[in-house]
Amino acid sequence: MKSPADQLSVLLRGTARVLGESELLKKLERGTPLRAKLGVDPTSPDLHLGHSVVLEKLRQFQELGHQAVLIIGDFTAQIGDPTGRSKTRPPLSRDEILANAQTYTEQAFRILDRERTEVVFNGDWFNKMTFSEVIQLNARVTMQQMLQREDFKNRIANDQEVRLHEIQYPIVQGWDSVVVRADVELGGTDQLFNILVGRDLQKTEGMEPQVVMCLPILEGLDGVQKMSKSLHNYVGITEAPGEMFGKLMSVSDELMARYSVLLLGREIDSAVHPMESKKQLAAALVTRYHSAQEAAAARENWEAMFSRKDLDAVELPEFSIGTRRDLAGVVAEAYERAFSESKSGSDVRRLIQQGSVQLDGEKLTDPKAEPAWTAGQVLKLDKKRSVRIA
RNA sequence: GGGCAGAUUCCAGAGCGGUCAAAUGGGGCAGACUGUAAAUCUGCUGGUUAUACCUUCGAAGGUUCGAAUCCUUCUCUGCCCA
Repeated sequence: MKSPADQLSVLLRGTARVLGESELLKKLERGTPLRAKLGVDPTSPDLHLGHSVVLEKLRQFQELGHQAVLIIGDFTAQIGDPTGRSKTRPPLSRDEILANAQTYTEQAFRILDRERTEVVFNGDWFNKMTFSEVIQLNARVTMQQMLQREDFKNRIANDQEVRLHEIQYPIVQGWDSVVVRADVELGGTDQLFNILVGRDLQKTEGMEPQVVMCLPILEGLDGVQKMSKSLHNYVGITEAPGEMFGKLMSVSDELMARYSVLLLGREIDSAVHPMESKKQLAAALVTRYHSAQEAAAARENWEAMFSRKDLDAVELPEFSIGTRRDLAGVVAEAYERAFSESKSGSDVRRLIQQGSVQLDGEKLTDPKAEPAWTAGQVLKLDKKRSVRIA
């Protein structure tokens, strides 16, 4: 068992902001396992690298012998976290929430230690509250406190709506901390306000307030907005090795440096060529979520495809010509069947006319053409996707 | 409850009777260049059985040869007053 001071330095590593550092040390010195809370909104089922930053930190707590408390916000999801939103979130149905929660926890255990994780649903206590209890809860917080939130302030300044249920969100999340007797709450830096409300509520309940631990927000593949499923800029932790490798390779050099620090905890070596660094980053992450062998294979495949452009050596999805034999039809079906992407006829026409489609290296620009399809030909759909004709 | 403003294609935001599938910017996609990087340049960005047709401008009706644009009602939002 590490000394409290050593534990503290491990736990502080990589955090963006910690409020109550000395309190944390005191808690550690007591020697009893801490209860580290993480609240998750089961609004989308798949976990991605953005979630992994805070989950990895939670695992560090576990490795040091502490207890993780994972709160599934089945109740809060019905409200919708207003954080960072300029618009009200659409609420989710009960069934969607439960299904999401299921996959969410399964995926979270790829990172967390199941044995040291307590999973609770906050609907368990909120659904039992009476209206008068709700009112009393609300009485503990002032309007002014809630309106200090940056996003609410902005919306008000821009004459956009803020609904009352959204103002309840931080209170509800904060109450979770009281219920689970959290010693520390983890979250992204955007959760600072919400976590602080939990701290205040614990104080009003006469509890020792939780320590606030904020982790940096991971940018998505675009390098600008935060990684999120709805923005389609994410790398899911369950994605196939090839997908994961490829997505990471498409990232900008600046973002690569961020990812390396936030996900691997190490700086990029500036003596190494950026592309090589990026390959190493991609391989390290594929190794983390799959295996070293699969990482090596993903790298080899990627190099064959994009560096050597040796498509014969690459594993490509097989595609057998369906009923349509014209180029537009074949391309549309290839997207659909090999990549589960539906493209409209107009989209396909555009792609073809703009020179995106190649057959064995020959550009084809006539959507109506009917090439003599033969097995083994490589049909390139766009820069990143090709299929082999079966 | 009263007064005012507003709801436009992914987003922001023009349009205010025909020349509107709708300016411009952002985003996205594709091409060139490249390291599947950045930057830059170019094109595209509702749909289709595609030199035409169909469905779109909060909803439903109406006026008109013709409506995103005018009228009526409704729904929603913001601001001000109470």
